[in-house]
Order: sequence, then structure tokens, then C-alpha cells
Amino acid sequence: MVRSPSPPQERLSRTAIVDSALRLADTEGLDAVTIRRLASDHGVTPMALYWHFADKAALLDGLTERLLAEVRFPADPVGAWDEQLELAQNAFLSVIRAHPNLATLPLTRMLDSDEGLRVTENTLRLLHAGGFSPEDAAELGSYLLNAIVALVTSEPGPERVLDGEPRAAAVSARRAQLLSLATDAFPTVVAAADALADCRSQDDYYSRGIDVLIRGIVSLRDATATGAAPEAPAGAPASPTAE
Amino acid sequence: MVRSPSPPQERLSRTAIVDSALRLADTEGLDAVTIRRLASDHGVTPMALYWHFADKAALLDGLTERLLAEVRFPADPVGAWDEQLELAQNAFLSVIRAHPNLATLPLTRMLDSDEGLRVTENTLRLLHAGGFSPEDAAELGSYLLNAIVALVTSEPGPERVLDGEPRAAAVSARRAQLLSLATDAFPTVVAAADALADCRSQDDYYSRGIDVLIRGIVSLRDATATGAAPEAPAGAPASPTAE
DNA sequence: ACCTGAACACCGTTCAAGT
DNA sequence: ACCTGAACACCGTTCAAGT
Repeated sequence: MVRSPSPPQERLSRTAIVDSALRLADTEGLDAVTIRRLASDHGVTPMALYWHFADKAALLDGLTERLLAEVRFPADPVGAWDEQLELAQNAFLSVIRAHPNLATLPLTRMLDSDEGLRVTENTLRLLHAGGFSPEDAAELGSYLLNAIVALVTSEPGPERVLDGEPRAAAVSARRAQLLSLATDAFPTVVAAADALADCRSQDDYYSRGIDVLIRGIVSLRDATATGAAPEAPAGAPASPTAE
Repeated sequence: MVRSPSPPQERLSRTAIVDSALRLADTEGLDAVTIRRLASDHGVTPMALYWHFADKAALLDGLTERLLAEVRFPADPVGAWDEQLELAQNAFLSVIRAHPNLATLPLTRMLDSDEGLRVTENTLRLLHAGGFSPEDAAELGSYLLNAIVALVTSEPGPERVLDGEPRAAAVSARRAQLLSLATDAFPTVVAAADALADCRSQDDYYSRGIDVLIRGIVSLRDATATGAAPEAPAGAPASPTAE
């Protein structure tokens, strides 16, 4: 609340607004990111933001772009195709994990910024190099990216805005709720109450999630892409076969 | 707008409110579901709803429960384990596909209603029968369910609130945007512009998405669950090994 | 070019009352 | 038990001005 009430701001700018929106979302959740809140944090009238952004959707597009700009894909891809794919997916995952409150933004805004297009292109290119057509790569790539978001949103545990003592309280409340269920109707849920109330090991959870994803893609490729450039170096797609 | 301004309502009730909330979300999107809008649709004061629900979160929990109640799992599971898993996943998918505007609700509210717990129990039980421990099944199951939601949210095409002519306009605008990109920076995205702007075949898209998911799980099971009840009949878990 | 001021049509919610 | 009325602290956004 006493974040920076009315700092002697030198100037308003797109990047300054997006910067504070990112911090605000990280600390207080995406719902806290409002035009009026950002304006007051910058010691300015709400309407001032409308000179820099057409509307709130444009602001969220800017925020999404800022998030996706942090994704660092390996510059020179080496190793087997599935290893390259895993590295790329982990690059995306680590950024989403660092900003879990923003995880849902790319779900609908992936194609609405240059950085989102960059991430998309890299993913589709990798899939295409693995033998999928650009069209198949498009559907598979969109799904792959969103499944990684789903991995983060489905991480067991309470809302990610909570911290410290309120978080521990939420975890034990959830545990108690699940343990109180009828064991004949919900035997497996009761048996897994601890694991559902809070993630046991985040690293294990995520490495297994990525593992399942890659296994699925590889298995599909092996069953589908019969002889279609199965082990291309993935520098650039051999021939994009445009339209 | 002229939906049912002030019908001579007999009585307000939880189910009547949830019913109209479901219709409203389906036709106008989740954002249209507000306390005040529902109240006016029922010809009643906003505060009237607070007798039936503690707050808006409770209303959305009720809406989620209503949605998940539509999920019909096969009563007597027959066939191979992965076929059972696929049937169960398709049962969940078909409900989400029927209500795409509500797809994101189960992401955070799965454990907050009896119907959500029912869906969770069924999923975990199946995974447990496949050889995963209840804890592993919990993490895998949460992920599986959310990945199916991700499948729906990542279906290529414009927002699902749009229909008819505005939808076609959004599709061709997206297509034009993607085709106008620099082909040296975004060759694969440009090549897949059509597939990214609108889903080619929804049935193909979804059957492949489920396919990738099942393949991933099966591959993980074959690599992991070494000899641990690999082909149990899946009626009920052999021994829940509680705690 | 960049920001203010007043206003409009919305939100969820509390609190005190009515029947 | 079930609903109303007035009020509070919020939203995003338009439109007309200011400098």
C-alpha cells in the first residue's frame, strides 16, 4: 500500500508503466494491475496512461511482451532433437515460473507482440525441424506453450499471491479438507491429500511435467513423421514450403 | 441486452442463479457474469444474491461445480489401461469444449466442490491403477486436467465470444497480420499463418492433443512404474496405501 | 506532445432495515 | 428466511480542456 505514493516522477513512459505493472503483478497479483493503481503509483492522473496505451488490453499486451522478452533460447542448438526441444521448453518454463502471477497472459496474447512471435517462431521452427509440417507445428506448438503454462497453474498448493504464515494456513486448511473426505468415495484423493495440498518438490514436479510433454511429442513424431527429415540440424527449417 | 429484464420470478435459488450464470457465460463470456447483472436478470436487488452465496468466489465455485457435474465417466471401465485413460480424458474434454468460456474455471477451483473432487478422484484412481503412487498420480492428474484445459484455450482462432461476421473479420485480420511479418525473421510463423489464424479441423486438433497427452503418460509409465501393478483392472485401487 | 478534470456507467461488498 | 435501500470504495473509459 505504501509502495511509492507519489514519487517525484521525472516523466511517464511506456516502459516505466510496464516496469511497475510487472512488479505490481509479481507482488500483488494480476488483479492489482489497474489503470488507476498504476496512475497513482506514478503520481499521475488515470487519464495520463491513455496517452501511452490505447486501452487496458494494450497495456496487458505490453506487459506480456515484457515477460516474454525474458525468454532466452540457446543461441547455437546442439545435441539431439528432443534435447533441443527440452532446452527450449525449459527456457520458457523458467520465465513463467519466475512470474507465476503472469502465467495466464500468454494464453491469449502470444501472437500480439514481437516477443511473443519470437517465442512462437522458435517453437514452431524446432517442431518443423523435427519433421512436422508448419501447420502441424502451429497447432502442436500453441498447445506445447499453453501446456507449460498449465503446468505452472496446476502446481499443487494455494494461490501464489499468498506468502509466509497465511500460505501455511491455506495449505493446512486444504489438507484438512481433503483428509475429512469420505474414504470410500474419495480413496485416492485422501491418500494423496498431502501432495494435493502442497507441492512436494517443485523441481521434481516440473522436470516430470516437461518430461511427459517431450515424451508425448517424441512419441507422436516417431509414429507420424515417417521419414520426413527426422533428424535435421534445426538451424533453420530446410524449406519452409511457404503456402 | 434484452435477455429477460425483469421476469415475474417465482423465487430466487442457488440453482436458478447458477443456471443463468452458466447461460450468461456461454453466450457473453465469463466477464459478463457479475453479481449485478445476474440480479437484474432475475429482477432482484444485487444484495439478494448474497443470501444465497457468501461472495462472488462462492458463486463461481457453484458455477464450476455445475460445469463439472456434466462430466460423464464410463461406468464400467473395460479395455486396456491407456484406452480407459483416453475415454476419461475425452469425457472431461467434451464438457470443456461445450463451454469454452468456462474453461479456465477448473484451473483454480478443482478441489473446491464435490463434483470437482469426483473428477479428480476418477483421474487419480485411473493413474494409480496404472502403477503410479497416489502422490505421483496427484501431480500427474492435476497436470493432465489442466493440460486439457490448455488444449481448449490454445485452440487456434479468435476469442470464443465472437460469432459469425465479427469472428470472420478477426480471423482474416490475424491472418493478414501474420502474413505481413518479415519472412526471414518469422519463416515458420508466416508459413503457418492460416493454421494459427483459425483451427483447420477442431476434431483433428483435439484428437491429436489427447493423443500427445496419453502418449506422454504411457511412455512415462513404461519407463517408471517398473512392475508396480502395471495392468490392474482399475475398478478401485488395489490398496490406496493411505498416508 | 503530454497531461488534467469532470463525468459516466459500471464493479463487489458492508451495514442496517424491512417483511 | 429472504429480500430491499443507501452507501462506500473501487473499476475502465469518453470528452473537453489545459500547457
